[in-house]
Amino acid sequence: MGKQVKTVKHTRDILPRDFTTDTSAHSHKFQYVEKVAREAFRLYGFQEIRTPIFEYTELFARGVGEETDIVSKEMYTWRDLGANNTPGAGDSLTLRPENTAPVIRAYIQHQMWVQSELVKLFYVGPQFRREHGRKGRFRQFYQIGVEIIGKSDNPAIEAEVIEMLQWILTELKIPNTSLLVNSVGCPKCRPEFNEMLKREIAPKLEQMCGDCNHRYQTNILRVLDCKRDMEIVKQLPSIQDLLCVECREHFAKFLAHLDARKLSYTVDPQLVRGLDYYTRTAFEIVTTSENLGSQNALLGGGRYDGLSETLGGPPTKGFGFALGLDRFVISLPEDVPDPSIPTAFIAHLGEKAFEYALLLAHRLRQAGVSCAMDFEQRNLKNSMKLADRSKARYSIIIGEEELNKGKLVLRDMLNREQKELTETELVDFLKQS
RNA sequence: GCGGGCAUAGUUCAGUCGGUUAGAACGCUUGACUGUGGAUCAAGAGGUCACCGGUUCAAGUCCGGUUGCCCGCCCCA
Repeated sequence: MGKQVKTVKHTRDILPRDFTTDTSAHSHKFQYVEKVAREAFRLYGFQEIRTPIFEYTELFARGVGEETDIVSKEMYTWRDLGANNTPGAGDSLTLRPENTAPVIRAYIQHQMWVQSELVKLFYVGPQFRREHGRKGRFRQFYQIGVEIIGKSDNPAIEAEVIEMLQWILTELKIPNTSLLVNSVGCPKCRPEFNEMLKREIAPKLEQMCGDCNHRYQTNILRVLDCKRDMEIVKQLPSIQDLLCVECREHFAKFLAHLDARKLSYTVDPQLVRGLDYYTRTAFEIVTTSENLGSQNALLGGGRYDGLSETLGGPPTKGFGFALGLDRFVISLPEDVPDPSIPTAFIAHLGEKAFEYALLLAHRLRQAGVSCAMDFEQRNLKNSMKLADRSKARYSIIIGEEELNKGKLVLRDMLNREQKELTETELVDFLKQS
């Protein structure tokens, strides 16, 4: 083999189980999480939106914030062809690094508020950030998310979303998770808090890390989740103590709604969100299992009441979350359903049986029964080996004997019981199973 | 972007002090068993020892560089 072209650095293939031992890259697990999530969205009344994977760069610059790391150094951005197909002379475009801004853009562009006071949308798809390598981080990664956009900022909306997430976690049997909640204030009280932070931090700045010094200038709130200066951060005032009356009430109601649903949580005053658009309620669900290392946040979200205005839309309330599919899959138990496992495997012996098997496969599939077979002439032993490996519950044996008798042998691979059936009986039986 | 580690079969890894034709396990193909899977045994296929250069009579092994991957920091989901 010559020099091979491989996946781009920090990207990967999500593969069928047979082709990799890396269980966190098995495509059926991604499928399963998506299936469960879609079922949750059906129960809770969300509709799907699919936005383009690239947008005008301006959308993210305005929506996510110029000073965030995502926008300042992690976006895949290029110039479109300009007039006369001139390279580099066109608009600045960007592969989406997150999906909230595009959804709000769509909300505004299609004036969704006209049709509905409260729009509940979900999305599933790849996002792109120029990551630099660490466990569970990929330049193309997958997110499932939800946005509730409209007139209401009722905290019951927030609690309901978290209830739904709990349903998903339970359904997926993801153990050892905990819910962290906080309020990051609003445009009314956060500036005050930021000022207070600045005053408190200023004298300590010299003892703090370079990043914190940078954040001091650009996004002071983020100093709170610095992992290096934890000792200093602990001494800082809590945003919980400085919320305005409205924010305080909102947060109290949110917690009451959680209590009413018997959802347990931890208030973490250090929890802030990395993106500029968040206001009031912020939350994360983290795993306490070891296998994610420091990538312990399975999902995060919060309220973003000002985002629509920032993007040129009407005053609108918004709340949502995004979950990292790649991380979810790591936390998944091993035995998730794999739809690629066929119901039956057809073992055929001899040329005539092969011809028959092809038609039988066709008729089984027409009847909605998944089946597999191979196209080589093998002895029965090797065919059964393939049947075994396919993990099919049943195998169907066709040879000269069966063709002469007009009956097929159906073998239950679990208890090794066999019976002879006509084709009609066999198809009916497999249809029911 | 910064720091550390690693790179040998499809996979996980041995490979001593630099020394003949590079090994094991698992997996794969086939057979023992002519029509019955998971067990056992046997045989077989499968390698540019990441790449480029250097040292040497001799390099998978030592040195330098490159690339890739992993782990941490940062950031985020």
